[in-house]
Amino acid sequence: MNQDFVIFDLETTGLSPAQHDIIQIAGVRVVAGKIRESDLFFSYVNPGGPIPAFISSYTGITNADVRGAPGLGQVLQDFSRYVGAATLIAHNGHRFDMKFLKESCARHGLPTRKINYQDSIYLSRLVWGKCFGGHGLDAVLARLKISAVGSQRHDARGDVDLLARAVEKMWGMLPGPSAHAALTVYEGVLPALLPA
DNA sequence: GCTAGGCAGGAACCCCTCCTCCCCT
Repeated sequence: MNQDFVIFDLETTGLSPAQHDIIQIAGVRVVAGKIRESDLFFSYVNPGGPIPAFISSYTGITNADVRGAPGLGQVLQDFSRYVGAATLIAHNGHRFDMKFLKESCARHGLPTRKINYQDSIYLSRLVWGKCFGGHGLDAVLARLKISAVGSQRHDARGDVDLLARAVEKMWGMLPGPSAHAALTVYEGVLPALLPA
């Protein structure tokens, strides 16, 4: 596998890209099919408003965590630079994370560039087909016997760590390169790279 | 006190529309 990947996860103030804001981004690079555990991206994002109590309870992310954090434009620019030419992977990214990135860029008037991405939910469907328990991250982790102990679920760093281990295992379960090629590569957006 | 929005995919049916379920925070 020659293509480099960045497996990433967003935490947000809610489910609607049109109404809610990104508050945390984490990513880890995968080169030649191997996770580079030391090559991480992480940042809180200051959403410019209060985090709903439900979200703080769900994610553990508080207003104090994001108060001193950079704004979305800066963080997404840094993330875009980190990603470079890699293909992004997120769990349910086709329906959630990539839509959040696109809508967030649009709402903040950020010029964009095109980026390829895959959705690990489709990887799970490729491996197990229609199966009991579905293809949510918890179900995938349970099937792969990946323990979340030691990783903070619903924190982007923890979720990225778990997802990366899951993706690596699922890749290993595919019968061959043709199966890899069956995974749809979508086109999304990240902020255009500005001169450093 | 606050637990929501909307896609993808299938069904029904003939090519769009409607419906239901999944999954993310």
